Amino acid sequence: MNIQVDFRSTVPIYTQIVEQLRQMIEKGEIKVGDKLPTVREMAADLRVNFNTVARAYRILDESGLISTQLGRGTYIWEPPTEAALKKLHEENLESLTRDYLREAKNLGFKRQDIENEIKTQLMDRDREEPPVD
Amino acid sequence: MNIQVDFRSTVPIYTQIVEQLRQMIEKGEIKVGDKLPTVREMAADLRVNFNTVARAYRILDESGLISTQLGRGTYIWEPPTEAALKKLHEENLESLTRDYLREAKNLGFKRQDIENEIKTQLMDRDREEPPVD
DNA sequence: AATACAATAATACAATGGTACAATAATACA
DNA sequence: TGTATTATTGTACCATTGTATTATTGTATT
Repeated sequence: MNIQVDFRSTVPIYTQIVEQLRQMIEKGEIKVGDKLPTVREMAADLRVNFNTVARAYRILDESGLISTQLGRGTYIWEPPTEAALKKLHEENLESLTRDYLREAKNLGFKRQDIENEIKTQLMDRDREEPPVD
Repeated sequence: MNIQVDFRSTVPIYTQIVEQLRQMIEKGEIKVGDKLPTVREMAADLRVNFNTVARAYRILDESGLISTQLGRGTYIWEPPTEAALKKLHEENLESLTRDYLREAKNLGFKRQDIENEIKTQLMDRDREEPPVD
């Protein structure tokens, strides 16, 4: 279940778990029917309280990606529909971006700083990989 | 945790705490993995506000000596290596952005996707904290 | 005296942990 | 097979922890 948490990050642990599971699902590393570790198992693995894992599971449950069942465990739910996959994909970018902005803000950078840096680096990237159009 | 503060000193209390903790770490009186008192515990000890202790902890955190973790506590961390210190200092907007863009690209997102998402989230943030102009 | 600024305090808040609990599964035994 | 018992699982609630924001205090400068 190779999940890594960074205790020093400003990104909450439960968010780190959610994001990594989302990506694993999108990449197909975990499939429909698979059983996830119990909240206590994963918590022991990551050295966190099991409530923290439970919170991550609940968030994924609420978005319909997994199914947590009292007394039974947690499972990957139905094969994500095309629409669900698309949404999952979008959510991955959303949370990645949110984390990025969070860190940047934490370092004291302002909106304009960020916009400029993004523009600059995206231009650099275009040299290697020009826009398709 | 024998820390002494001199309220009459012109040296700010948070600085006194930082300096004494630095020395204790250097002398090996507290070791990697050790848990420091909570900000409230030490504050009660020293008869100061816990924000003052929190400020000291934050400074030590930023210099890589300890790790303060919301909801978990504060721990002595690995003495930062040369490389770690370098990374700590280069943890600027440029490298943060580079990491972010690499991840996004790795997840299959295109330039335009990223620009849009950044714009969207920065706009969301503006509702709370409007641009200065 | 007035003002500005840094240090400290007060308060509200979000993340994580601790504990008790209810639902389900697993096991033992008749 | 059926049922009682125990273990395991996620849930709910609240305490604890550090963080963020704002107000207050003290001190220096003019």
